Amino acid sequence: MKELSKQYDPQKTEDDIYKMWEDSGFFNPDVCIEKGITDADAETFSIVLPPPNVTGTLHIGHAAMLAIEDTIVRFNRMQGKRTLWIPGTDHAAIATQSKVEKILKEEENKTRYDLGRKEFLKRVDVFAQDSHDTIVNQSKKMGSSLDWSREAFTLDEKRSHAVRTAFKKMYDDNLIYQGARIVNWDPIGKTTVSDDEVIYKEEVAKFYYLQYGPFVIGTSRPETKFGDKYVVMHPDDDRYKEYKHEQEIELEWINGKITATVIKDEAIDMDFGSGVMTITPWHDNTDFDIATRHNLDYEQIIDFDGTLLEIAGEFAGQPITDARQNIIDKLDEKGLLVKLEDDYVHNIATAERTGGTIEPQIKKQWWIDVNKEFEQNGKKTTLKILMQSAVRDNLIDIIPEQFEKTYFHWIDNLRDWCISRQIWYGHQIPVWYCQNADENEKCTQPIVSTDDIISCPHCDGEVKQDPDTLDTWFSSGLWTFSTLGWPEQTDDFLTYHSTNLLETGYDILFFWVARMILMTRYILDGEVPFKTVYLHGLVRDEKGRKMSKSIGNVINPMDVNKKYGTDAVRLSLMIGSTPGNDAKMSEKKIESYRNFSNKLWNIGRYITTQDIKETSDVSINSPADAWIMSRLSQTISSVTQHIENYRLSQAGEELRDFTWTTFADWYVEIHKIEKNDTVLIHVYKTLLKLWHPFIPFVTETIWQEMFDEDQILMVTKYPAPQETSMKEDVLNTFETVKEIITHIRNIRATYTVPANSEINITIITQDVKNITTQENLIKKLARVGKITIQTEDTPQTESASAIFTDGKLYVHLSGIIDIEKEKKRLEDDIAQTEKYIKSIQGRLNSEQFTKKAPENIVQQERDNLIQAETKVTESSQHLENLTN
RNA sequence: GCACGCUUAGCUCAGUUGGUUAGAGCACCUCGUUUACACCGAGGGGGUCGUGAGUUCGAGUCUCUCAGCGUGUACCA
Repeated sequence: MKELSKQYDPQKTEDDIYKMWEDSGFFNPDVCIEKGITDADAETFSIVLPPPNVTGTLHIGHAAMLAIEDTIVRFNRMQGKRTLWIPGTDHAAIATQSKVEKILKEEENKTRYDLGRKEFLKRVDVFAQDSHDTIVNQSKKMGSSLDWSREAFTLDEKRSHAVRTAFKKMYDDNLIYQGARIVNWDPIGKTTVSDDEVIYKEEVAKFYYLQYGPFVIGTSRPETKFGDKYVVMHPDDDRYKEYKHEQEIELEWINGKITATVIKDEAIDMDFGSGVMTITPWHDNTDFDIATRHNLDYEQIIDFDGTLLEIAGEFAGQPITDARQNIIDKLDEKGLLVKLEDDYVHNIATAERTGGTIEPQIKKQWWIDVNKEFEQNGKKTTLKILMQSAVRDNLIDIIPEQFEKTYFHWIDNLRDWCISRQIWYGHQIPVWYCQNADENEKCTQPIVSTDDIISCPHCDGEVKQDPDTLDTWFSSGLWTFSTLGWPEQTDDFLTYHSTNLLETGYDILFFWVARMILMTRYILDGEVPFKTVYLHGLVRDEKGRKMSKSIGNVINPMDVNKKYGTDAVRLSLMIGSTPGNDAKMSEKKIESYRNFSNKLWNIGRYITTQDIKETSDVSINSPADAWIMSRLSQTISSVTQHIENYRLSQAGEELRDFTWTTFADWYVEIHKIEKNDTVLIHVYKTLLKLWHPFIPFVTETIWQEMFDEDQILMVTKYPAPQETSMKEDVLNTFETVKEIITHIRNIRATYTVPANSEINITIITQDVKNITTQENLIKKLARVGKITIQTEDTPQTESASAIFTDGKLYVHLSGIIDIEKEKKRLEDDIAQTEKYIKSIQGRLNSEQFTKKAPENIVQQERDNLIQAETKVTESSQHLENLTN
């Protein structure tokens, strides 16, 4: 066995280790089968990487995602499953485009219009490629065992084909339609955004009460009021009984006299303001609905660039912010301003990406109809129903469960999905319009096609493609199967779909997860994209704030990887955080896991300095051996179960506990006396395998440097629990001896005042056979040279001894005990135990308990009682001995 | 407003279907520093599990109330 170097230096080895894995080809399940690592007919485990946006670099949240997924993937691969983890990146249409636009503005003071569509897209491609390369490199640094040979991009050729195929299928089924409706218009990005891309921010604004003929209306947006010629009130509102539905009223308004029409509608809240409002159907959803119900006129007031249109008369061309005050000034002059409140708190809608204030507008867009009935597998259904039933019928489990409720709540309020965007970067909508539509009736229909259309199929005339692009989530929605080659029925697609798991942040449950379910169930005839959704939380700073550049609290994963090692970072992101909950991250936490990697390394170092021969045999010679083997077996089965149920934190914690406090602190110490090399090596090798999914670098490094194995650790078989043949009472003996040792050490460490008294510690054991071994052990571990243990054959020394009689082990200590402190400890201990005894007795005396509680619980309590009583008796005996 | 969470040791959090005297890491205190490891070892203190009630033989765990915090979502002119 080769000796390990003094310290583990992750920076020196990580890149080489990753390269070795990559060169081995084992990230690719086909290679695993070819090389006999995996059986061809093995169960599959497939998962897609949520493709990071090509907008720059990875952040700590990505690092967490990669760590969690890699751990699960490595675990499954080692379990012998045919395991596939597909990498990729997302073109992230609007996010990427606005990033490039920003750079363009800063560096060249140009807009995308200055460059033109073609040239601009070239720039975006260069930027995206650059980001992509960074992201791939960073993913490798994290140790991700992704199958790079299958890498995909949401905007590459294959995915484009999938997108067009999906679009055409939906269009042909009338699930995609074109319609003029209210959209969320972002005047900065000059595009529509979906409901989910709108962020509401609280704002304090002015609220105006205006005289509108005989009514007083309230508004916070006077600039929209020009076109208001309908005044609406609740049909049951007695205050306005005298006014009839569709009654016309002449009144003085901003730019002179107008004729207003009274409308009665139940959407009006009688208690809000004056209970009367005027409506602006072009720029408000509720108003639009009212107008649609009563078949009223619409008129656009605000232009798409955020300035007022001709209808505003003298205010035309002014931006909203200026116009608002000017209009109020004029209304005030005319005596129409009744009252002004300046502490009106409301939410304003802003665009997620650009920060622009959303202006609702009516615009012709492409929509996906979520409520339209269609037939699937002989049953009538809708997209909404497909989304609901996937989770309701347990085709998909969401972890943690509470998000299932959130999911249903979202679907209940779901409206049609606006999928067209007025931006350039993305999948251009696969629809062409014939330029001769006016002349030829046949040519008025849009042409939807999966291939580019060069000329009109009816008249051979010129065609133009719809200039809009698709919402980025349209292509992401196809991700689980577009990455596997769909619409072609490839081997990959047939083998690996549905995928087993989707692991992603809860913040994109609606954006992405829900859309994937919608798309997959529709396109693949009810099939689900994945069987389990695991939602992780956000990674926050140590104070619980979001990490942001402006606060300066960003932890860059690459920096800390370099400083503490990738494994430490991975562990700190996985242990101590549970699905769905945000995790706080700090360098201190990473540091503590760096210490752990070092511990694992040093156990190996101890082994390599011991002149041990490598062997695969395991011989159990002592209770200590049996004990560690049995504890190992317990740990394996528990850890395996935890990982299978995606409780990674729990699994990691138990492994750490076993490694540190059981194996390193006890068994390795014991080995210094007993020298059973076979068990030591077996446990250590097993631990390396158990740890490998979590901390692949340090484990593989140790494996490579220490041992002379044929197989790399990454593809070794995951350990299975093993029954030990040792009897339970032998194991108990060891636990007992362990307790004695702890107790002796405790006394020595805690009590320092010299006294010439003796103390007896009585421990009950059932097995005396291995006492000689334990004698040395206690001696060594107590690290008190003077202590010896006396059995029937060994003589007593002058300062300390232990004696076995009547199945009891008496340990005598002398010379180092503070009697007063020891007395107090015993007294406290007795008092506490007596209290405990009382509570058990109370329970056992109650008939309800003995009758209704299960038998094993009752028996357990009886045992507890006996144990506690024994403890009191013995402690009292010690106390008496001390007092005399 | 509606929905969903969270509240357990000084801090960060575990606690699977209700069942021994509620756990870990960090921090703190004491002692130790020994050829695997000071990126160390041994030990200790510290919690009426947010409040109040209920169900139960038994509640950190289930139900309800209230309070504080957070997230999502809707919105009113």
